[in-house]
Amino acid sequence: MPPLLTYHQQPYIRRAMRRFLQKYKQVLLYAALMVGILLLLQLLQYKLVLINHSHELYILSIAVVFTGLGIWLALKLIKPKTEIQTVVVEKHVYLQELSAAELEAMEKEKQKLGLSNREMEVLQLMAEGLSNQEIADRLFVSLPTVKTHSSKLFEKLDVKRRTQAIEKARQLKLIA
Amino acid sequence: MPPLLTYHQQPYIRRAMRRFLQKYKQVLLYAALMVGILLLLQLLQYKLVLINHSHELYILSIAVVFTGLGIWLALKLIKPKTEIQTVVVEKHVYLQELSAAELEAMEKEKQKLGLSNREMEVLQLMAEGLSNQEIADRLFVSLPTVKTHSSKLFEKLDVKRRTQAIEKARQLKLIA
DNA sequence: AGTAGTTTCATACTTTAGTATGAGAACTTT
DNA sequence: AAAGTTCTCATACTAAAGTATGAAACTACT
Repeated sequence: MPPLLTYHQQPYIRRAMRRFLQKYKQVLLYAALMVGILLLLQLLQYKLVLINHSHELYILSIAVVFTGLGIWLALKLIKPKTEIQTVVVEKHVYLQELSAAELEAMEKEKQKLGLSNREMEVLQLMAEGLSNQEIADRLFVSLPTVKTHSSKLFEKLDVKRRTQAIEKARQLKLIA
Repeated sequence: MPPLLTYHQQPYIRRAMRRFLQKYKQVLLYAALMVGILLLLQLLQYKLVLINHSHELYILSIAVVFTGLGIWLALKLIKPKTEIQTVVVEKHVYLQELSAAELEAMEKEKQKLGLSNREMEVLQLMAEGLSNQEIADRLFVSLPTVKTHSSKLFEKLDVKRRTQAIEKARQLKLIA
Protein backbone atom coordinates (compact mmCIF):
# COMPACT_ATOMS: atom_id res chain seq x y z
CA MET A 1 0.00 0.00 0.00
CA PRO A 2 1.31 3.48 -0.87
CA PRO A 3 1.35 6.25 1.74
CA LEU A 4 -1.81 8.30 1.99
CA LEU A 5 -0.19 11.50 0.91
CA THR A 6 2.68 11.48 -1.53
CA TYR A 7 4.21 14.38 -3.32
CA HIS A 8 2.24 13.68 -6.44
CA GLN A 9 -1.04 13.37 -4.64
CA GLN A 10 -0.99 16.85 -3.10
CA PRO A 11 -2.27 18.61 -6.22
CA TYR A 12 -5.43 16.54 -5.89
CA ILE A 13 -6.14 18.16 -2.55
CA ARG A 14 -5.72 21.60 -4.05
CA ARG A 15 -8.07 20.64 -6.81
CA ALA A 16 -10.63 19.40 -4.31
CA MET A 17 -10.38 22.74 -2.48
CA ARG A 18 -10.83 24.59 -5.73
CA ARG A 19 -13.88 22.48 -6.49
CA PHE A 20 -15.25 23.25 -3.02
CA LEU A 21 -14.74 26.98 -3.52
CA GLN A 22 -16.37 26.76 -6.94
CA LYS A 23 -19.36 24.98 -5.53
CA TYR A 24 -19.99 27.19 -2.53
CA LYS A 25 -18.82 30.42 -4.11
CA GLN A 26 -22.32 31.84 -3.91
CA VAL A 27 -22.74 31.00 -0.24
CA LEU A 28 -19.36 32.40 0.77
CA LEU A 29 -19.98 35.52 -1.25
CA TYR A 30 -23.30 35.93 0.47
CA ALA A 31 -21.76 35.51 3.92
CA ALA A 32 -19.21 38.18 3.12
CA LEU A 33 -21.91 40.49 1.86
CA MET A 34 -23.96 39.93 5.00
CA VAL A 35 -21.05 40.81 7.25
CA GLY A 36 -20.32 43.90 5.15
CA ILE A 37 -23.90 45.13 5.35
CA LEU A 38 -24.05 44.54 9.10
CA LEU A 39 -20.90 46.56 9.58
CA LEU A 40 -22.32 49.31 7.39
CA LEU A 41 -25.50 49.39 9.43
CA GLN A 42 -23.44 49.45 12.65
CA LEU A 43 -21.62 52.47 11.31
CA LEU A 44 -24.82 54.19 10.28
CA GLN A 45 -26.29 53.50 13.69
CA TYR A 46 -23.69 55.64 15.33
CA LYS A 47 -23.21 58.25 12.67
CA LEU A 48 -26.84 59.01 11.83
CA VAL A 49 -29.14 60.65 14.30
CA LEU A 50 -31.44 57.96 15.61
CA ILE A 51 -34.57 59.75 16.72
CA ASN A 52 -36.82 58.23 19.30
CA HIS A 53 -38.85 55.19 18.30
CA SER A 54 -36.81 54.90 15.12
CA HIS A 55 -35.12 51.77 16.44
CA GLU A 56 -38.00 49.70 15.16
CA LEU A 57 -37.52 51.31 11.74
CA TYR A 58 -33.90 50.28 11.84
CA ILE A 59 -34.81 46.68 12.61
CA LEU A 60 -37.40 46.76 9.84
CA SER A 61 -34.88 47.99 7.30
CA ILE A 62 -32.56 45.15 8.28
CA ALA A 63 -35.39 42.67 7.85
CA VAL A 64 -36.29 44.05 4.42
CA VAL A 65 -32.71 44.11 3.19
CA PHE A 66 -31.99 40.57 4.31
CA THR A 67 -35.26 39.29 2.95
CA GLY A 68 -34.28 40.71 -0.41
CA LEU A 69 -30.88 39.09 -0.07
CA GLY A 70 -32.53 35.77 0.76
CA ILE A 71 -34.71 36.00 -2.32
CA TRP A 72 -31.76 36.90 -4.50
CA LEU A 73 -29.73 34.04 -3.08
CA ALA A 74 -32.53 31.54 -3.61
CA LEU A 75 -32.96 32.66 -7.24
CA LYS A 76 -29.25 32.35 -7.84
CA LEU A 77 -29.03 28.90 -6.33
CA ILE A 78 -32.13 27.57 -8.06
CA LYS A 79 -31.17 28.79 -11.50
CA PRO A 80 -29.72 25.50 -12.74
CA LYS A 81 -32.94 23.68 -11.93
CA THR A 82 -34.97 25.74 -14.34
CA GLU A 83 -33.53 23.96 -17.36
CA ILE A 84 -35.96 22.77 -19.93
CA GLN A 85 -35.73 19.12 -20.76
CA THR A 86 -36.54 18.30 -24.34
CA VAL A 87 -37.70 14.77 -24.88
CA VAL A 88 -37.84 13.67 -28.49
CA VAL A 89 -40.36 10.95 -29.06
CA GLU A 90 -40.16 9.19 -32.38
CA LYS A 91 -43.60 8.67 -33.78
CA HIS A 92 -43.75 6.13 -36.55
CA VAL A 93 -46.19 7.08 -39.23
CA TYR A 94 -47.16 4.11 -41.29
CA LEU A 95 -48.32 4.52 -44.83
CA GLN A 96 -49.88 1.09 -45.21
CA GLU A 97 -53.55 1.81 -44.74
CA LEU A 98 -55.24 3.42 -47.68
CA SER A 99 -57.07 6.55 -46.73
CA ALA A 100 -60.03 7.96 -48.60
CA ALA A 101 -57.77 10.75 -49.80
CA GLU A 102 -55.31 8.25 -51.25
CA LEU A 103 -58.06 6.39 -53.08
CA GLU A 104 -59.25 9.67 -54.49
CA ALA A 105 -55.74 10.55 -55.64
CA MET A 106 -55.51 7.13 -57.32
CA GLU A 107 -58.74 7.73 -59.22
CA LYS A 108 -57.59 11.18 -60.23
CA GLU A 109 -54.29 9.86 -61.58
CA LYS A 110 -56.14 7.11 -63.43
CA GLN A 111 -58.36 9.71 -65.11
CA LYS A 112 -55.38 11.85 -66.01
CA LEU A 113 -53.63 8.96 -67.75
CA GLY A 114 -56.85 7.78 -69.39
CA LEU A 115 -56.63 4.27 -67.99
CA SER A 116 -59.67 2.02 -68.37
CA ASN A 117 -61.02 -0.14 -65.55
CA ARG A 118 -59.80 -3.33 -67.18
CA GLU A 119 -56.32 -1.89 -67.61
CA MET A 120 -56.27 -0.99 -63.94
CA GLU A 121 -57.25 -4.54 -63.02
CA VAL A 122 -54.49 -5.97 -65.19
CA LEU A 123 -52.02 -3.53 -63.67
CA GLN A 124 -53.05 -4.54 -60.18
CA LEU A 125 -52.62 -8.25 -60.90
CA MET A 126 -49.30 -7.59 -62.64
CA ALA A 127 -48.03 -5.89 -59.52
CA GLU A 128 -49.02 -8.96 -57.53
CA GLY A 129 -46.61 -10.96 -59.65
CA LEU A 130 -49.03 -12.84 -61.88
CA SER A 131 -48.11 -13.89 -65.42
CA ASN A 132 -50.26 -12.88 -68.37
CA GLN A 133 -51.75 -16.38 -68.50
CA GLU A 134 -52.63 -16.25 -64.80
CA ILE A 135 -54.19 -12.84 -65.23
CA ALA A 136 -56.23 -14.16 -68.16
CA ASP A 137 -57.47 -17.06 -66.03
CA ARG A 138 -58.30 -14.75 -63.16
CA LEU A 139 -60.29 -12.35 -65.35
CA PHE A 140 -61.86 -15.12 -67.50
CA VAL A 141 -60.44 -13.73 -70.71
CA SER A 142 -57.97 -15.03 -73.25
CA LEU A 143 -54.22 -14.53 -73.20
CA PRO A 144 -54.20 -12.19 -76.22
CA THR A 145 -56.72 -9.99 -74.45
CA VAL A 146 -54.44 -9.57 -71.49
CA LYS A 147 -51.57 -8.84 -73.82
CA THR A 148 -53.58 -6.17 -75.56
CA HIS A 149 -54.48 -4.57 -72.24
CA SER A 150 -50.93 -4.63 -71.02
CA SER A 151 -49.62 -3.21 -74.28
CA LYS A 152 -52.00 -0.29 -74.11
CA LEU A 153 -51.18 0.13 -70.47
CA PHE A 154 -47.46 0.41 -71.21
CA GLU A 155 -48.16 2.94 -73.91
CA LYS A 156 -50.24 5.10 -71.58
CA LEU A 157 -47.71 4.84 -68.78
CA ASP A 158 -44.89 5.47 -71.25
CA VAL A 159 -42.93 2.38 -70.23
CA LYS A 160 -41.59 -0.67 -72.02
CA ARG A 161 -41.89 -3.51 -69.51
CA ARG A 162 -44.28 -4.71 -66.85
CA THR A 163 -41.68 -4.20 -64.13
CA GLN A 164 -41.31 -0.57 -65.17
CA ALA A 165 -45.07 -0.22 -65.20
CA ILE A 166 -45.26 -1.55 -61.64
CA GLU A 167 -42.55 0.82 -60.44
CA LYS A 168 -44.10 3.82 -62.17
CA ALA A 169 -47.59 2.96 -60.94
CA ARG A 170 -46.18 2.76 -57.43
CA GLN A 171 -44.57 6.15 -57.72
CA LEU A 172 -47.75 7.66 -59.13
CA LYS A 173 -49.67 6.06 -56.24
CA LEU A 174 -51.81 4.24 -58.78
CA ILE A 175 -51.41 1.06 -56.76
CA ALA A 176 -50.77 0.49 -53.06
CA MET B 1 -71.66 56.64 -22.63
CA PRO B 2 -72.79 54.62 -19.61
CA PRO B 3 -71.85 55.74 -16.09
CA LEU B 4 -68.55 54.40 -14.84
CA LEU B 5 -70.07 52.42 -12.04
CA THR B 6 -73.47 50.84 -12.39
CA TYR B 7 -75.14 48.37 -10.11
CA HIS B 8 -74.33 45.45 -12.35
CA GLN B 9 -70.71 46.42 -12.73
CA GLN B 10 -69.86 46.29 -9.04
CA PRO B 11 -69.40 42.51 -8.90
CA TYR B 12 -66.58 42.87 -11.41
CA ILE B 13 -64.69 45.08 -8.99
CA ARG B 14 -65.12 42.51 -6.23
CA ARG B 15 -63.86 39.82 -8.58
CA ALA B 16 -60.85 41.96 -9.47
CA MET B 17 -60.11 42.38 -5.78
CA ARG B 18 -60.43 38.64 -5.24
CA ARG B 19 -58.07 38.04 -8.14
CA PHE B 20 -55.65 40.54 -6.62
CA LEU B 21 -55.80 38.80 -3.24
CA GLN B 22 -55.33 35.43 -4.91
CA LYS B 23 -52.31 36.65 -6.81
CA TYR B 24 -50.55 38.38 -3.94
CA LYS B 25 -51.67 36.03 -1.19
CA GLN B 26 -48.11 34.86 -0.63
CA VAL B 27 -46.73 38.38 -0.38
CA LEU B 28 -49.44 39.58 2.00
CA LEU B 29 -49.02 36.49 4.11
CA TYR B 30 -45.32 37.13 4.24
CA ALA B 31 -45.84 40.75 5.23
CA ALA B 32 -48.10 39.66 8.07
CA LEU B 33 -45.54 37.07 9.18
CA MET B 34 -42.81 39.69 9.11
CA VAL B 35 -44.79 42.07 11.27
CA GLY B 36 -45.58 39.24 13.66
CA ILE B 37 -41.96 38.23 14.02
CA LEU B 38 -40.86 41.81 14.52
CA LEU B 39 -43.40 42.24 17.29
CA LEU B 40 -42.22 38.99 18.86
CA LEU B 41 -38.65 40.20 18.76
CA GLN B 42 -39.74 43.51 20.23
CA LEU B 43 -41.35 41.62 23.07
CA LEU B 44 -38.29 39.45 23.59
CA GLN B 45 -36.14 42.52 23.57
CA TYR B 46 -37.87 43.80 26.67
CA LYS B 47 -38.56 40.55 28.43
CA LEU B 48 -35.19 38.84 27.96
CA VAL B 49 -32.10 40.17 29.61
CA LEU B 50 -30.02 41.79 26.93
CA ILE B 51 -26.49 41.60 28.15
CA ASN B 52 -23.93 44.14 27.04
CA HIS B 53 -22.70 43.94 23.46
CA SER B 54 -25.41 41.45 22.67
CA HIS B 55 -27.19 44.01 20.53
CA GLU B 56 -25.08 43.02 17.54
CA LEU B 57 -26.08 39.43 18.16
CA TYR B 58 -29.70 40.50 18.14
CA ILE B 59 -29.31 42.27 14.79
CA LEU B 60 -27.50 39.24 13.41
CA SER B 61 -30.28 36.92 14.43
CA ILE B 62 -32.79 39.16 12.69
CA ALA B 63 -30.68 39.12 9.56
CA VAL B 64 -30.40 35.32 9.62
CA VAL B 65 -34.11 34.81 10.27
CA PHE B 66 -35.17 37.15 7.49
CA THR B 67 -32.68 35.73 5.08
CA GLY B 68 -34.22 32.34 5.71
CA LEU B 69 -37.64 33.84 5.21
CA GLY B 70 -36.51 35.41 1.96
CA ILE B 71 -35.23 32.09 0.69
CA TRP B 72 -38.42 30.34 1.74
CA LEU B 73 -40.51 33.00 0.06
CA ALA B 74 -38.53 32.82 -3.15
CA LEU B 75 -38.85 29.03 -3.23
CA LYS B 76 -42.60 29.24 -2.64
CA LEU B 77 -43.21 31.87 -5.26
CA ILE B 78 -40.94 30.39 -7.88
CA LYS B 79 -42.06 26.81 -7.38
CA PRO B 80 -44.06 26.59 -10.59
CA LYS B 81 -41.12 27.98 -12.52
CA THR B 82 -38.55 25.67 -10.98
CA GLU B 83 -40.26 22.57 -12.23
CA ILE B 84 -38.38 20.91 -15.01
CA GLN B 85 -40.35 21.69 -18.08
CA THR B 86 -40.62 18.65 -20.29
CA VAL B 87 -41.16 19.57 -23.88
CA VAL B 88 -42.24 16.57 -25.88
CA VAL B 89 -41.35 16.94 -29.49
CA GLU B 90 -43.02 14.43 -31.73
CA LYS B 91 -40.65 13.41 -34.47
CA HIS B 92 -42.51 11.87 -37.34
CA VAL B 93 -40.54 9.05 -38.87
CA TYR B 94 -41.85 8.25 -42.28
CA LEU B 95 -41.24 4.80 -43.60
CA GLN B 96 -40.08 6.17 -46.89
CA GLU B 97 -36.81 7.17 -45.36
CA LEU B 98 -34.82 4.12 -44.44
CA SER B 99 -34.02 4.05 -40.77
CA ALA B 100 -31.08 2.20 -39.29
CA ALA B 101 -33.49 -0.37 -37.86
CA GLU B 102 -35.03 -1.01 -41.26
CA LEU B 103 -31.65 -1.46 -42.86
CA GLU B 104 -30.79 -3.89 -40.12
CA ALA B 105 -34.01 -5.85 -40.69
CA MET B 106 -33.22 -5.96 -44.40
CA GLU B 107 -29.77 -7.34 -43.71
CA LYS B 108 -31.23 -9.91 -41.34
CA GLU B 109 -33.77 -11.10 -43.91
CA LYS B 110 -31.06 -11.25 -46.52
CA GLN B 111 -28.96 -13.46 -44.24
CA LYS B 112 -31.93 -15.68 -43.48
CA LEU B 113 -32.58 -16.31 -47.16
CA GLY B 114 -28.89 -16.72 -47.92
CA LEU B 115 -28.83 -14.01 -50.57
CA SER B 116 -25.46 -12.83 -51.83
CA ASN B 117 -24.58 -9.18 -52.33
CA ARG B 118 -24.72 -9.51 -56.11
CA GLU B 119 -28.13 -11.11 -55.96
CA MET B 120 -29.37 -8.24 -53.82
CA GLU B 121 -28.05 -5.74 -56.35
CA VAL B 122 -29.79 -7.55 -59.18
CA LEU B 123 -32.99 -7.67 -57.14
CA GLN B 124 -32.81 -3.95 -56.47
CA LEU B 125 -32.34 -3.08 -60.13
CA MET B 126 -35.10 -5.51 -61.12
CA ALA B 127 -37.49 -3.68 -58.82
CA GLU B 128 -36.54 -0.42 -60.51
CA GLY B 129 -37.88 -1.87 -63.74
CA LEU B 130 -34.62 -2.60 -65.55
CA SER B 131 -34.32 -5.44 -68.05
CA ASN B 132 -31.67 -8.11 -67.68
CA GLN B 133 -29.58 -6.46 -70.39
CA GLU B 134 -29.80 -3.09 -68.65
CA ILE B 135 -28.83 -4.67 -65.36
CA ALA B 136 -25.87 -6.33 -67.08
CA ASP B 137 -24.75 -2.98 -68.49
CA ARG B 138 -25.19 -1.29 -65.15
CA LEU B 139 -23.14 -3.90 -63.29
CA PHE B 140 -20.56 -4.31 -66.09
CA VAL B 141 -21.23 -8.02 -66.46
CA SER B 142 -22.64 -10.16 -69.27
CA LEU B 143 -26.27 -10.99 -69.84
CA PRO B 144 -25.86 -14.68 -68.91
CA THR B 145 -24.38 -13.62 -65.59
CA VAL B 146 -27.44 -11.57 -64.74
CA LYS B 147 -29.64 -14.48 -65.77
CA THR B 148 -27.73 -16.82 -63.50
CA HIS B 149 -28.08 -14.40 -60.60
CA SER B 150 -31.77 -13.92 -61.19
CA SER B 151 -32.37 -17.64 -61.51
CA LYS B 152 -30.68 -18.33 -58.18
CA LEU B 153 -32.55 -15.41 -56.70
CA PHE B 154 -35.91 -16.84 -57.76
CA GLU B 155 -34.95 -20.20 -56.32
CA LYS B 156 -34.03 -18.67 -52.96
CA LEU B 157 -37.14 -16.52 -52.86
CA ASP B 158 -39.23 -19.48 -54.01
CA VAL B 159 -40.81 -17.61 -56.90
CA LYS B 160 -41.04 -18.14 -60.64
CA ARG B 161 -40.96 -14.65 -62.11
CA ARG B 162 -39.22 -11.35 -61.52
CA THR B 163 -42.50 -9.63 -60.80
CA GLN B 164 -43.22 -12.18 -58.07
CA ALA B 165 -39.71 -11.67 -56.73
CA ILE B 166 -40.29 -7.93 -56.51
CA GLU B 167 -43.60 -8.35 -54.72
CA LYS B 168 -42.20 -10.88 -52.28
CA ALA B 169 -39.10 -8.80 -51.61
CA ARG B 170 -41.34 -5.84 -50.88
CA GLN B 171 -43.38 -7.84 -48.41
CA LEU B 172 -40.23 -9.15 -46.75
CA LYS B 173 -38.92 -5.56 -46.58
CA LEU B 174 -35.89 -6.69 -48.53
CA ILE B 175 -36.24 -3.61 -50.70
CA ALA B 176 -37.68 -0.18 -50.02
C1' DA C 1 -2.86 -25.84 -49.50
C1' DG C 2 -7.44 -27.09 -49.68
C1' DT C 3 -12.29 -26.20 -49.14
C1' DA C 4 -16.50 -23.59 -49.60
C1' DG C 5 -18.92 -19.87 -51.43
C1' DT C 6 -19.32 -16.23 -54.72
C1' DT C 7 -18.95 -14.31 -59.08
C1' DT C 8 -18.37 -14.71 -63.63
C1' DC C 9 -19.26 -16.49 -68.34
C1' DA C 10 -20.96 -19.55 -72.10
C1' DT C 11 -24.18 -22.35 -74.85
C1' DA C 12 -28.49 -24.26 -75.88
C1' DC C 13 -33.04 -24.38 -75.01
C1' DT C 14 -38.01 -23.34 -73.48
C1' DT C 15 -41.21 -20.16 -71.93
C1' DT C 16 -43.13 -15.82 -71.36
C1' DA C 17 -43.51 -11.00 -72.56
C1' DG C 18 -44.44 -7.63 -75.68
C1' DT C 19 -45.68 -5.57 -80.57
C1' DA C 20 -48.38 -4.95 -84.70
C1' DT C 21 -52.49 -5.30 -86.93
C1' DG C 22 -57.09 -6.21 -87.57
C1' DA C 23 -61.68 -6.97 -86.25
C1' DG C 24 -66.08 -8.17 -83.89
C1' DA C 25 -69.13 -7.33 -79.71
C1' DA C 26 -70.88 -4.58 -75.96
C1' DC C 27 -71.68 -0.26 -74.04
C1' DT C 28 -72.41 4.74 -73.62
C1' DT C 29 -73.14 9.27 -75.50
C1' DT C 30 -74.85 12.47 -78.85
C1' DA D 1 -79.18 5.45 -85.32
C1' DA D 2 -74.34 6.92 -85.50
C1' DA D 3 -70.12 7.71 -83.20
C1' DG D 4 -66.94 6.79 -79.79
C1' DT D 5 -65.07 3.94 -76.26
C1' DT D 6 -64.08 -0.20 -74.11
C1' DC D 7 -63.51 -4.94 -74.13
C1' DT D 8 -62.67 -8.84 -76.47
C1' DC D 9 -60.11 -12.13 -79.49
C1' DA D 10 -56.93 -13.79 -83.13
C1' DT D 11 -52.58 -14.33 -85.76
C1' DA D 12 -47.86 -13.67 -86.50
C1' DC D 13 -43.84 -12.01 -85.11
C1' DT D 14 -39.82 -10.23 -82.19
C1' DA D 15 -37.75 -9.57 -77.81
C1' DA D 16 -36.93 -10.71 -73.38
C1' DA D 17 -37.14 -13.80 -69.54
C1' DG D 18 -36.05 -17.90 -67.48
C1' DT D 19 -33.82 -22.89 -67.12
C1' DA D 20 -30.15 -26.28 -67.30
C1' DT D 21 -25.57 -27.43 -67.30
C1' DG D 22 -20.84 -26.80 -67.00
C1' DA D 23 -16.79 -24.38 -65.92
C1' DA D 24 -13.16 -20.85 -64.82
C1' DA D 25 -11.62 -17.29 -61.60
C1' DC D 26 -11.70 -15.08 -57.36
C1' DT D 27 -12.27 -14.66 -52.21
C1' DA D 28 -12.10 -16.05 -47.62
C1' DC D 29 -11.30 -19.10 -44.13
C1' DT D 30 -9.01 -22.96 -41.87
